[in-house]
Amino acid sequence: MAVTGDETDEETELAPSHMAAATGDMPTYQIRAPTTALPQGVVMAASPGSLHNPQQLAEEATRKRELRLMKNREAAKECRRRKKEYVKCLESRVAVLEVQNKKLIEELETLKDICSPKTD
DNA sequence: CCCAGCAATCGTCACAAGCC
DNA sequence: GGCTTGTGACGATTGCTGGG
Repeated sequence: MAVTGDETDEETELAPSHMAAATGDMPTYQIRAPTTALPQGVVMAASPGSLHNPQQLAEEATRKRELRLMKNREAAKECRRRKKEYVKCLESRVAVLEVQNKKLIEELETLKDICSPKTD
């Protein structure tokens, strides 16, 4: 298996584009980076017009496939990184809301105590 | 020490959606 | 319409852990 160990973190409020359809309340987390730079080792092919024999066509097909696999590999990594970030955001939001909820419940109990008629 | 079970991570494929 | 990109699904791999 190929070994890659480069994971980086960022702090952004993110929501998946089509996952959000389920809840409908989160902003999209799609932040498309401009894809101008090719990964290292990627060599641009000759223009299609310059391909003659089947050998060249096969090589071109292979090169295209490898390029696609490499891009998809990177896209998958990025996708997972964003999803992880999104889940982190949701979890911290849950934590905040739980604290908030607890405080409101306590406040409600206090108010109930104040407002309830004395029975003795 | 070995092994099974588990979670995390990865690469790939298939497909939908958007762009030109 | 073909191409590109994002992402869910799937299988493979790896590292960890508890039990025998």
